[in-house]
Amino acid sequence: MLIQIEPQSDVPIYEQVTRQIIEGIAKGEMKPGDMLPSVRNLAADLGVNMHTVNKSYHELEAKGILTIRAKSGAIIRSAEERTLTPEQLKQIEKNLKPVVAEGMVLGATANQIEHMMKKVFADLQVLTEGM
Amino acid sequence: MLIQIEPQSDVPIYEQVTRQIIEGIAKGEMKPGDMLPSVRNLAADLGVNMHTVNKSYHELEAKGILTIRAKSGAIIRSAEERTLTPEQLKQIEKNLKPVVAEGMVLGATANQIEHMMKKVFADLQVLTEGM
DNA sequence: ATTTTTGTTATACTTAATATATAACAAAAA
DNA sequence: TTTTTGTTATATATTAAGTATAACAAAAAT
Repeated sequence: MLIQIEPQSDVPIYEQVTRQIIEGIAKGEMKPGDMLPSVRNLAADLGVNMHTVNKSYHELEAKGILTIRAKSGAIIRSAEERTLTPEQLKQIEKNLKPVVAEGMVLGATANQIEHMMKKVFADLQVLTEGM
Repeated sequence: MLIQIEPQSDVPIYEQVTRQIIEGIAKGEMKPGDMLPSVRNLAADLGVNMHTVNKSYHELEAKGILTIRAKSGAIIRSAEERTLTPEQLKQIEKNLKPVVAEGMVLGATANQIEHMMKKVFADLQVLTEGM
């Protein structure tokens, strides 16, 4: 799985790492049970500090996506281990809201945003039959 | 229009102001042509510094949502004045992607995310007939 | 059993972002 | 003419982000 960092971005490095790992899992490039590279190895690959990657892994653990086994490594949790809580659903909705609102105010129609959603799903290789 | 600041939030105050103004416009609580309160007045209302509100207004101007007339005030641009550029569409898609990906990885189905989208639209009073 | 690798913890430092405080300026509006 | 407005400038404090380095103890590999 390829992770690319944009040093100039307004998105913090640890957040870029977090997002790209999530995308990698969504795309099936990484599967539940898979081990992530060690924080030292990934940091060396990306040319960033160990603690930056470590922060990302812990963010992913807080989101319930990883399990970090102390002094051993980080494993991607399976969908069975993950319980989509009502709180998480609310959080997703909370994240969705400002993006959609900005799109609407900028002049995008509901259908255009709908279309963008499907493009994102397609990029993540998610089946959208019958939607 | 009511704006409420959460001082404890991880979202910066100026960003909270920006988002809530965008939501207000999306909901129709503020219409194109309307003048926003002066940076000093809004800052006093919210109990924050003048420059914090000023930063938010300039962020909104950079997004193409406001026009700031020097030493006069800020006006909400009309949809006609706003041209939804391909760059803006790409930006919206770019904003949408991590939110959707996280939802998927957490175990939400495409239909669940679809449903959340409609809830957000409903909250913003957007017509979604025939979608 | 020993060596290597691992996440963890701690300390120190730098830079940038966020937010406030205060003041002055010049143009617009009242 | 006075008040209000965004603008600009300076200064300060706090927090976030990122790096650097080191040491520790447990896990894994040899």
